[in-house]
Amino acid sequence: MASSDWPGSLVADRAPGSAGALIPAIARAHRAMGERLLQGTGLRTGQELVISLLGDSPGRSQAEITRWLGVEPPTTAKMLARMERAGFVERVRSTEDRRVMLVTLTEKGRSLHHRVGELWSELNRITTAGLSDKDQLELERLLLRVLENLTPGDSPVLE
Amino acid sequence: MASSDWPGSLVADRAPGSAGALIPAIARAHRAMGERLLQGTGLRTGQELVISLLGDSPGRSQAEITRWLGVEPPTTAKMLARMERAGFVERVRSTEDRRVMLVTLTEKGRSLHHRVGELWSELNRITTAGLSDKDQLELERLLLRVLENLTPGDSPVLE
DNA sequence: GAATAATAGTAAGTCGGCTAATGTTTTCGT
DNA sequence: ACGAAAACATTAGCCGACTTACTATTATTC
Repeated sequence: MASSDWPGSLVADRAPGSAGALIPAIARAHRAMGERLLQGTGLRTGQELVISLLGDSPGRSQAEITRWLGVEPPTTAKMLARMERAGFVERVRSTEDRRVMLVTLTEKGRSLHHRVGELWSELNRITTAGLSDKDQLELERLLLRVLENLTPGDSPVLE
Repeated sequence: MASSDWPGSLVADRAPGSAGALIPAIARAHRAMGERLLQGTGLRTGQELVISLLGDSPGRSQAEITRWLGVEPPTTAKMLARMERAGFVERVRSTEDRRVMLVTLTEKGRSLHHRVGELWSELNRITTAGLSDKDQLELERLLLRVLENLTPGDSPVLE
């Protein structure tokens, strides 16, 4: 009774094509699981991506980070401000182009790089647990298609 | 150049099992599309679910709505407070059990019920565009499994 | 070279979502 | 019956995300 009355209500009702109703639920669960795994690191969900990116290629501008995350500039600005306040990153104005803020990991941030990679793999493992390799590929294929469906205008003219 | 440098960065890197990286991206895109479709109604994403539920079965308590949405109580409380302020719902204290707040649609809210159903179908149509019926079922199956993977403890002991 | 456009970042305000803490009212167990 | 436990709702505060301004800088273009 407790396992199927939940977003099941949504799912059960509209028989075909109910995949859409699952998306917000999965997103919440995925975020919650990520948050759980990140406990102890001091990071919040989403920030681990910044650690990962800057760990691999330091000194990126906020604009680059923004594009890489696929979010809007204010989202990045706020997150980085918090991460700076928490001591994970440092931001310095570029001397070449005084509009840009170059972001680098602090020692504290750098020390989390490896752990973040592990946790990320762990999250992926949990997410796709019980799915065969074939299922995983199938899932990726379908999700990519869904993502394309939901981001019109993001695709350039050709290709 | 613009289509593959985006969460593609995440996807391309970690070859197998990268489905997890797609989830937040899809969730954002799905929400954005929903927001777009809801334009003109005055509703924000998530609120349409309340309209839909209360339209089908009026006079539910916030706790019921909370369980149905699958979120935490404060989320529901805040959302309903906004929806009440916007004139979509009304909340009255139950006389039978004075702890509960019974929520009903106002005329304004009720007038959106049908439209919300249409928009919801439309969103589902957009989301699964280009997928065969078989693919849609496959996607649902995989997503349900992922949801189960990500919500441990949500499942009772048996079944 | 000066006016204009494009780019980088910030500020303010809104919303969905969460946790933790609090207050009320029922319900339950002894 | 009475005190403890459970259930309903709210408040406060945080984070990620978005839109809509707005500032500062660099590029363009006439």
